[in-house]
Amino acid sequence: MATNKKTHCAADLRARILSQDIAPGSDLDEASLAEEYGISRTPLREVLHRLAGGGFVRLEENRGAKVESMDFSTLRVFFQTAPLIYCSIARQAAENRTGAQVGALKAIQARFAKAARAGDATETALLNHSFHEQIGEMAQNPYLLAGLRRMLVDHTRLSQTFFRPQSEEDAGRVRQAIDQHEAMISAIEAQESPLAIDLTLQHWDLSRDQLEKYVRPDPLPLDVVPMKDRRHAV
Amino acid sequence: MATNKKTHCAADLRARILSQDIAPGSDLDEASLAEEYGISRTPLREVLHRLAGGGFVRLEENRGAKVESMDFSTLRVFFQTAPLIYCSIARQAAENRTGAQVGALKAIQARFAKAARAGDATETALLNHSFHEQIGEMAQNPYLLAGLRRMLVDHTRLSQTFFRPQSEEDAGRVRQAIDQHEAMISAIEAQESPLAIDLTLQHWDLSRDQLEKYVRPDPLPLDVVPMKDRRHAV
DNA sequence: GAAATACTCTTTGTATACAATTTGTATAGG
DNA sequence: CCTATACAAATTGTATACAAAGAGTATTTC
Repeated sequence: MATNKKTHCAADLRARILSQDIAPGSDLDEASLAEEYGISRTPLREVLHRLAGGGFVRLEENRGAKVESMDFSTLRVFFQTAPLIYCSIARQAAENRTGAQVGALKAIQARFAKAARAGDATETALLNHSFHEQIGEMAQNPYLLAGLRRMLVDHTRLSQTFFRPQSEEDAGRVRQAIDQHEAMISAIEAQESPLAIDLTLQHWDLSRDQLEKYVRPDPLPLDVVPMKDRRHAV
Repeated sequence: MATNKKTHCAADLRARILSQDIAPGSDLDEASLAEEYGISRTPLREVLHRLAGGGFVRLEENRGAKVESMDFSTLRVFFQTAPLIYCSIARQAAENRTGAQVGALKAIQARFAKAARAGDATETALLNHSFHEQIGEMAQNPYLLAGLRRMLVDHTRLSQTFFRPQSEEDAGRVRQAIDQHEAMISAIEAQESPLAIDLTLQHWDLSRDQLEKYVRPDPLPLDVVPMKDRRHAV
């Protein structure tokens, strides 16, 4: 159906932005995107407006849509605000969740764990996004949810490397994240909000440490060319 | 210009929703609105999508746009979340504000005070909205700002009666709100965040008391017909 | 008389053509 | 050689016509 193509377009663009397949700050050309998704420019523009509403892209008068950028000040505020929003959401999710919502959360977690164990980094990051967005919906707080959604856009984009472990140590951290999700589900299901907050903080600490490594990676080795090869240098 | 008409349309619809000139839950007809604002349906739909992104309206597939409703559960969450968001915003506004932003805030406050003293309730409520949104921008925190914006949509709609005082006592409260704004500006300008938070809480307490009266007004008098007329009743 | 179905009318969704704005480029002048 | 201006190309914004979906109404059938 026509609507199906539009929905697919919106979902796909969202996924491509979250996975940094389309880089922050990129220009989005209406004509080429419309052709790519097999729809005309009119519905494509409506998709772009929807994405703008969700904080994925920024629309500028007469100069099209750009993927929302992540500059240095954004990052600072991100680290500053994340604990407040995540914990407030966790508390209310534990207080207000319905049974059906817990079921949905478990379903997402199952797919998340499977993708993580299969090593599908992109899919894992997107399902991690869904997991936390679902907790956001369980809080039943539209005001905090709006902030959480903005936060998850940046968090998911930043966490790409987290789910693409380069060492056994990294892989261990991914497994730890899976376990923390399980614990969070239990706390929310049992409506133990203090525990849910505590687990959320632990989960954030794990994520934060990895994000900081991504933002401020180990410096390149100073001896670019190994010593033994140096005699060949000019 | 054509763009001007579109901008005016968006701003006017926003104002009409905030002032409850268009009631929560109302259906918005594309054709009639497009004609009313002298634009075609294409740009009007984009305006509706923008308003949807800001939490003003809700779009439903194949059944148009409705003004976001305010049910009972919304209200409960509103009172629960307002202090957290307002105070977090106030703190960061005091920490991060620029000089130009303080100037803009003072300009809004001048117009706000003038409208309030002139008794223009609708204009006062809209400028009160602008005042708090400006503080939100000064916090330079896009995550909290998204939540604040959602909150202000409901707050402004609820506070319509606050700025339409029915007694000298009510008028005094409006004057008190003006003074509190002035104090908040000073605290933010001086970057005294603890004071800004304290003043914000006081301002919220004033607003909350009035809102609660609006939500749960005094019950109608039990003796509907005055005693002396009762002998005429059936 | 009630229920189901088909039909019409209203409203929303999409495509395409056209207008307006911006951006890049070439040329003329200093 | 640099700058400014005019022109050309590309891209975004708008209007209109048409398609599709939903709601309401009338008619038919049991």
